[in-house]
Amino acid sequence: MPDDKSYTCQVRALHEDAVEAARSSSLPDDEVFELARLFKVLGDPTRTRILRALRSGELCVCDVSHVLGMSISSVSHQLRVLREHNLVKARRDGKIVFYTLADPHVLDLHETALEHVRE
Amino acid sequence: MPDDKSYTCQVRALHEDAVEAARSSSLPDDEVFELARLFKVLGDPTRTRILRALRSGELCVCDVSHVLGMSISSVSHQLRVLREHNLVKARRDGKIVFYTLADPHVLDLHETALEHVRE
DNA sequence: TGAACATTTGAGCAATTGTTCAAGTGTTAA
DNA sequence: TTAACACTTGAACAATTGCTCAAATGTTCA
Repeated sequence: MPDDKSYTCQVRALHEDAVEAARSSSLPDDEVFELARLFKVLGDPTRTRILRALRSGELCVCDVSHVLGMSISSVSHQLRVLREHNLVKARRDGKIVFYTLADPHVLDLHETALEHVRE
Repeated sequence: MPDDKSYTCQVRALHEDAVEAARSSSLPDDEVFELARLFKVLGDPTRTRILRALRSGELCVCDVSHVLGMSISSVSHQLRVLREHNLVKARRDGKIVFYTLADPHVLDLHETALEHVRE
């Protein structure tokens, strides 16, 4: 953040009160990052479809790959992302690994977002 | 999607019923993409902070740049992204462009997500 | 008209992302 | 032990992202 003239506006066109109001009601940095991080994970069509698929119950990696029509490998990669962000849980039964939603509550975000998307 | 052996699971380890259930309850493609697109826009810390800042009322680009401590240019770039996705509205008053939330309802997503983030 | 200034825009760049391919792991059963 | 197979992982790659810098717009006012 350079501090020269080009960086920001020059005169009193800046609205001190509004800036102060915005500043004082802002979220802590770590919450901003967590928030953005969660939305970022949700912001991919493949991961969206995986979460939707898991709504109806647990599926193995192979099942998910069939539902999505995508390779086992790419599904597994995305399941890992979802797992690392605690959106899904894995359970192994023999050779097969079953995935479930870690917290179905997260899909409330889908509902609210769908309302917005559908106008 | 190659159809050879390596692509997918081989035998009946696949759970037909579960796959069918997941398939039949899945969202239309366009809704999946709209959903992911919305979350993707929300999934950046800078944009998150801009939306939070606008909660307290309209701000000009320069105000936002001060609140965030970022360059006018990068703020303007991000405001454009938010504008293109109809999350904020711009109104020009002389030299100054004021931004507001296009639909404060979208911030319901922040509330729900914050609950999840805060455990 | 020309200077000042808030904002936008485009090019350029490093960093991140999502996929594929190939190799690796872990489990079962012959 | 070995083969089969569900799944994971790492490297490689193109595509996308968010920033900076510099130049361009649009508006006001002398």
